[in-house]
Order: sequence, then C-alpha cells, then structure tokens
Amino acid sequence: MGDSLSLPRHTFNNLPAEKRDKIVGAAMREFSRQGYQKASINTIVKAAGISKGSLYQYFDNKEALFFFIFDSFTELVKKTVKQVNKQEKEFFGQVRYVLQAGIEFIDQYPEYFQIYLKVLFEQDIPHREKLLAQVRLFSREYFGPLCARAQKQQAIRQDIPLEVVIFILDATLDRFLQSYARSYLDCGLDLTRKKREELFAVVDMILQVLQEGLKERVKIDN
Amino acid sequence: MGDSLSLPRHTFNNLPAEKRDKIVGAAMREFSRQGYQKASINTIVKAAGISKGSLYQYFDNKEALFFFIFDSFTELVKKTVKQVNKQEKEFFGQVRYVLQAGIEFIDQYPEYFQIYLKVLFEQDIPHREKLLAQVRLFSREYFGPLCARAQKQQAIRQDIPLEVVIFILDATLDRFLQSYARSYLDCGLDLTRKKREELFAVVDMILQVLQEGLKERVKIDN
DNA sequence: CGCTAGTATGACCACCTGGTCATACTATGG
DNA sequence: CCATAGTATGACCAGGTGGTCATACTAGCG
Repeated sequence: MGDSLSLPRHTFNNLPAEKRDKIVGAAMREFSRQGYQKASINTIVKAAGISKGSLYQYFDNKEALFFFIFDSFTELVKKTVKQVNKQEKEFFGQVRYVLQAGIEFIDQYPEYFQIYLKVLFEQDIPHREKLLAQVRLFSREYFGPLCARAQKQQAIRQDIPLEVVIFILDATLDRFLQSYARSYLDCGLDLTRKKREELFAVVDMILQVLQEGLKERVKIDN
Repeated sequence: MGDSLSLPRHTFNNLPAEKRDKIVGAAMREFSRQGYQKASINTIVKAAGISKGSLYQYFDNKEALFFFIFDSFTELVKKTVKQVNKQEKEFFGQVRYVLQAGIEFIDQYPEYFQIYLKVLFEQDIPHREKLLAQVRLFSREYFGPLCARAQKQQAIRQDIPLEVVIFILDATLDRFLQSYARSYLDCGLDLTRKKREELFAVVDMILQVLQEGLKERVKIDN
C-alpha cells in the first residue's frame, strides 16, 4: 500500500528541480480548481511555461500526472498525521489532536486539500476509490480502532454500535474541515475568517457536545 | 423568491404532455448522472427521441433547461416539506420528522436528489448560490428559527451559540441523507441496504446522541 | 386543392479536449 | 567540427462540446 498507481517517466526526474516544481505547481493549481475531468492539459502547460509535447514526455497521460500530484498529497497527509501527538491518552483528546492536524494541513496546503475535496465529490475519476482509501482521515479504518479501544475502556457508551459512533464523529469532523476549507457549508459559522483561538473555541464546543452525547451514561433507575 | 431564473419557451408548453415528460425525464436523468457541466445536450436529445434543433426551440440554452429541471426539484421539495407533521411540539421530534421527510424524498425522487448533490459539490454552475439557497433543507434559514425557539424554551442548552448547534445538526443530518442517497460516505453503516425499521433505528440512535449532547444540563456544583 | 404559420430536423459551426509525432534544437564526446 | 543522443516544440488529429439555421415537413384554414 501507499505506492503510486503510476510514476513519472525518467525524463521528469532528470529535470532541474526548479522546472519540476513549476510543473507540479501548475498541475496542482489546475486540479485543485477544476478537479480531474475539467482540468485542462493546455492550461497546465501554459502555466508551467512548457509545450504540450514536453509534458507528454514527462508523464504518460493526464491520469499519470494526476496520480503523481495526488501521491504527493497523500505523502504530505501521512507526514502530518505522523506528527500528531501520540502522548494523549484520553479519547476526545486524541480526536482533538487529529482535528488540529487537519486544520494545520489546510492552512499549509490549501490547494492540496481542495484536490482531496474534488476527488471526494467527483464521480468519474480513475481509481477514485483507491485514491480515497489511501488518504481518508476520519474514515472507518482510522477511527475504527480508536473508537473500539475507547469503547472497551468505557470512554464512550456501549449501547450504540461502533459504526454509528464513527458515523457521527466522521460526519461532524469531516464537515468541519470542509467548512474550514471552503466557506459555503458553514451554516453561518464563518470559520475561514475566524482567528485561531476563536476557531479552537468552536472546535472545543463541538467536541464537548459530542463527548456529552457519546460518553458512557450513569445508569439511573426510573 | 421561489420564482424561476428562466422559463421554457411557449413552444414547450404547447407540447403534448407525454412528449414533455419524456424530455424532462431525459434531461433529469442526464443531469443527475453527470451534473451540469458534463451533462451532454446530445445525450439528452437522443434519450428524449427528439432532434437537437427541437430542444433549442423549447429552451433558450442548456442553462435554461437546467434551471427548469432544478425548479421542478425545488417545487417537489417544498411540497414534501409542507407535508411534515406540524403537530409535533418537541424539538427533536420535529427534527426527526424533517429527517424522515428527507428519507422519503430520496425514496420517491432519487434522481432529483442526485441533482441536488451535484449542485452542492460542483463549483461552476451558473447561479449556484441562488439555486442552493432556494432549497437547502437543513440550512441556517430552516433550522435557525427552529433552534432559536428550542433554545428559548430550554429544550437545548444555552451555553453554546446557536450557529454551533445548527452546524452540528446540519453536519450530521445532511451527511446522513447523503450517505443514504449514495453509499460511499456511510462509514460502514450500509444505509442503502437497510430495511426501513433498521434505518430508523439508526436515525433514533443518532438523534439520541445529539439530544444528549445538546440538551440543557442540570447544574452541578463541583 | 393551395397557402401559410408553426414546428421538426440534422448538417454544420467554432471551439475545446487529450494525445501524437515529425521536426528542430542542443549538448556532449570523439 | 561533426555525429549522435536526448529533449523541446507546436501543428495536427479524432472526437467531443453547446449552439445555429436553411430546409423540410405538417396541420389547419379558405
């Protein structure tokens, strides 16, 4: 896992770093704005200042170029996730750190996150499922074990199936990051314009609500 | 508000109902599969069994056709929302009825809901904001007053700003409907394949978690 | 029947797409 | 200074797009 679906040709690696970066930058920007299908090779080569023929000497086709860009995105995600504080033992503390990592990722690499969102909602991207599986932050695979452990340690309630717990967390947190990255889903929260401390005040409120809703209940006879 | 951005030409209204329905059906199916930009006029006219020239006698252009289709969607939504049980007084009971209406809408008009999702995630649709504003179910405009009343009546907690409450509800419920309509976001819940009673068991669990998280707390000195 | 007004048609238009390839350029080694 | 290997180029291709329009058809009336 984690290996590329397609590699650039050797000619690309021979290029001076500066030129490579210009191409990667142009492609990334175009894909982040247009998604896969609508992205135009012509636009990319113009922005990169190279000819179309050259691009096709570096990459077999549009697909290969896109995979290469998406791969560098997944590498960045992995790097970011690795930096998440592992000391934290409390479940909602861990969740908070993951969310924080997401926020920092968007701050650092907004275009890459846009590409992720495009892939998430565009239907006909080659190997879309595989691409998403490589990367989804709050998916079952990531939250699954985390939640399972929390449930065993009675940090979260036992009377709700694991899938439902994951669903609620995933829905809320993923939507939070989406709203932070674009503006139109934020229900008036105006996340993008908030200062860091205000932002985390909202984060903490959301997590607090989730914690209240999901924590193990004290039994009360009625 | 609520009026169309563009109307079909009079020639369209003169058509026999059968032919009109065939055109609307073909356009709806194409837009629901491809979204706006990728939808092909050629595909639509072929499916409708008419010539391209004819279509352009009924509608000024692709945009007008799309608006017409989207308008009939919003009309259906309004009809469905109006049928929501207004007797229910308890806040989470109301929320449940709205969610139920959403589920029934998807069951009845799956293609129309797909169009909504496409508009939600496609960027460059003409007047996209206006279209969405016409229709968004769980948006600030709809949940706003509902939540405000609930907060006043102390059905939900006072210590969290209204926007955050709306955000959490919107995130969870909207995502629930999305997962019900497509499968790939459901975190293993497999909603589409569930029987009605199982589905509503999940609904009730989610609402119960939200209720626990959002209800007014009893004050405890510590 | 013949005339006319409304409608149906698909060849056609300009433009764009991803992708190709003969040609031209350039740098290196002999 | 020449030969060669690697690379850069953009005209070109087939196939698609939304949209147009001269032409053909057809229904109803006198």
